[in-house]
Amino acid sequence: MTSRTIKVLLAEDQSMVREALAALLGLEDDIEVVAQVARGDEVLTAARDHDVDVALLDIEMPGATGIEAAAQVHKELPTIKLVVLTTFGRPGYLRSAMEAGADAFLVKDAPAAQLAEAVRKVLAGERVIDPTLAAAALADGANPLTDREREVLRAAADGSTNAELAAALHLSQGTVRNYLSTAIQKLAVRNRAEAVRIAREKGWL
Amino acid sequence: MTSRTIKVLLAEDQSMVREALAALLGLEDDIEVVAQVARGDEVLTAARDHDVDVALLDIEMPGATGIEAAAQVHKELPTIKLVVLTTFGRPGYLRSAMEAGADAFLVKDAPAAQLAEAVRKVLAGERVIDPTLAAAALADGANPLTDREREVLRAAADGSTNAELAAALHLSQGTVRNYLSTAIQKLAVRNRAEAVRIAREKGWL
DNA sequence: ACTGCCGGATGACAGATGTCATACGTCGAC
DNA sequence: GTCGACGTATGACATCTGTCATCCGGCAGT
Repeated sequence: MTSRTIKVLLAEDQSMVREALAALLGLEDDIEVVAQVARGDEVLTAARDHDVDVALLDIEMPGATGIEAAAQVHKELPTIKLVVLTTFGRPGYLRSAMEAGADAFLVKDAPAAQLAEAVRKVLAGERVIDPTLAAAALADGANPLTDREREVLRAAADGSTNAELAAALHLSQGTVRNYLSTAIQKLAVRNRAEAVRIAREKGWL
Repeated sequence: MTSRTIKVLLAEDQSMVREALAALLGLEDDIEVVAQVARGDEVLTAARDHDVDVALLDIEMPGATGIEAAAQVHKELPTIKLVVLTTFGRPGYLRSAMEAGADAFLVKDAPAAQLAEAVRKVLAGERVIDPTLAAAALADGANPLTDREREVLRAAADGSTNAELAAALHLSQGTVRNYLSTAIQKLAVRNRAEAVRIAREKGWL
């Protein structure tokens, strides 16, 4: 397997970016993009159908996030190496990606050369992560929110009122307020809007 | 000028995406990327220094938005054709881009082939806009918010409290609430969080 | 000169939100 | 088998937010 080309699956929802990344990887002699998908929930089947060495997964995708897709592939096809790619350098994303079995974590504002580099490195068994981001992830610690707090906060993110949240989540209004209150305190902020913002920034939402 | 290659300036903050787009355009025989910048406020000088035919501008950039950059270039170097590229198909963005003198407006989830197409078309004097988005822009009408309302809403977007907004904008708390109240009514929503969300979606923020 | 809109402000009021104490059942850890 | 964490709920309370009426000065249009 020394001289075979590396077969890459590319998952990214924005066509223009996806095809541009494919063009970029296509410039490398030892890399071949054998499949492209635009949705997280198409990654697993594409991976099964195409004898893939490395899957390159964007996080923000419809259907399923790249992290969810990574977890699926890691479970079913553990020999496939996983590179997670994202616009947002959120510490919590890095943590979840690693827990999902990712071998590399790249942010899109890193130099393009790192992409092909990462593909080669993960195939050689190395792990590739941004040291700055790794430090931030460790400094932040784990997500302090419970499942329910996170759900409520996520639902509250669009500006829904307590009554709407209660109805949507089958909870009492008081309970909704309790969850939001504890989330607000855990994140050390003053209202739900700030809580949403901070949780998003950290990648905890 | 029939057979000369088209000289393109590429402005996009995410290195990986920028270089990938450059690779994509580089595959076209008649197109050459002669300059790349990562900030909106570097577009004008780069355009002056490089004898550019077409500038390809992402909207979301540090320093200045692609729309602001487009306006600057349109004013100083009106012969340069302007293609505005964005992740978000927000009707208000299209409107502002057109007002800034843009010749084409593309969203990043359009097929990659449209990029080179658009470059050629604008150079031929055509305008390129997504018809769906154009319809949405016309249906939405113009931004109904006044300058002040927009400023206050933008400042409120991070979850700041009325007191903080008042201090930051040198207004009384009551005035802040009045502006937010009128914004909320104009956008036909129920609270500031929804107002922020809707204004963002429309590209009015 | 008048009208209307904008920026700015006040005060009063109703309703939404955030806090706190308290309670109960379930479940996993020790 | 007890303890702690979690999910869920209630009631009371203080504060924040959103609405409304009303006011003022400036400035653009007619």
